[in-house]
Amino acid sequence: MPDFPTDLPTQWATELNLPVSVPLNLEATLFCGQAFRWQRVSPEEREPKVFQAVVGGEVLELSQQFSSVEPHSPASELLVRCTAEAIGGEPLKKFVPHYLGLDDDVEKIFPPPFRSRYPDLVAAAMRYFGLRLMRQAPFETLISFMCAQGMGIKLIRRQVSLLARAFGNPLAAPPDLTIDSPHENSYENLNTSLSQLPQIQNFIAITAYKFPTPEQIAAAPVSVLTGCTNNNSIRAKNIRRVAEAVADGSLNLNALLALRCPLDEARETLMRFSGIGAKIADCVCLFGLEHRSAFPIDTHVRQYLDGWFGLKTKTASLTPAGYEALCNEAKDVLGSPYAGLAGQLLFHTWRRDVRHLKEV
DNA sequence: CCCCAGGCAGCGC
DNA sequence: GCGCTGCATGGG
Repeated sequence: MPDFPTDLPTQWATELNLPVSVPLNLEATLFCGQAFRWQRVSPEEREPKVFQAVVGGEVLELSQQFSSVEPHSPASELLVRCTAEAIGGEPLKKFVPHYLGLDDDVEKIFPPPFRSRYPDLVAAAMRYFGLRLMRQAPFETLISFMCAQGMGIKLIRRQVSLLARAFGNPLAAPPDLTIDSPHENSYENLNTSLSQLPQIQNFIAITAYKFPTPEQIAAAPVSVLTGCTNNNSIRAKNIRRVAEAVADGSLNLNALLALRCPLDEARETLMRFSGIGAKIADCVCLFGLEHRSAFPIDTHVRQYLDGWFGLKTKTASLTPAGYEALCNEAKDVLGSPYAGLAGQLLFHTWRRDVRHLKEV
């Protein structure tokens, strides 16, 4: 078991207690596969659990203190620490609840007809009640899910860490932890760092580097980028092309936010790029662009749609038309105003309690 | 050795 | 529109 430092980064600019009056399952929210840079930094079994990530270019730390013994009691308190006082111009008191998606009404995830039809399933999913849809940085979400095709979540996390390490700006490092070559993004050290990654990825790669800007990835040599993308050069080239488009303004992610743009238009825009299909576009829309009705279908979702609801597809492989059809059928069965959140909750339940996948 | 992982594009039919 | 294949690698 790794030796966890007690207080990782530098000085905190802000520490605050944030009362939370709605259900929140912080651990499930951070580790249900929608975010890849969050890390638990407290020792195993220690309560409260402490989590860190680089968010908005700053280190954000969250831990949840419950005000009652009930594990999912609506009343809880978040201990928030950050290396800045605000993120994206917003004070943390406003930013954190918005970032964690606490404004969604989780009581409405499963409407009464669904509850009465699938009582056992709903009961099982309630174990993760309070799982939320986060509002993550669009570009980071986009690149992260482009790394996701045919990979396990563990491998996705590694790719995202490598990208940050190779191309992102380093944050101020804690004095007792030495990072090899934190001063510059030294490409020539990447191969050695690959072998050291099992050791360093526990925290350094997660909390010591900002996620690269579009400009940084657009300027990256494809060969080095390939080293970060599981040695898949096609994926590296696709990622570079997308980063170039964001950097030169031809792809404006902010214009695709749910407030400004319907879901169909956002996913069509994303799917014009090589390397982005329906599933990845839906993930970006759901986790990075606030499209609450997006419903990504991956191999796990396909499995539970079949196993729990009997929704099968005629074809072995999920064709574009088959994807859209299955998507609509799933939304019909759920009948939920929060289809995306319902899907994510079921995704997590399937992986944890049916497939028994512990690793995130 | 096998198969599977938060898939997608390019091809032949 | 459908189905097969390449892409890469770690883990069960």
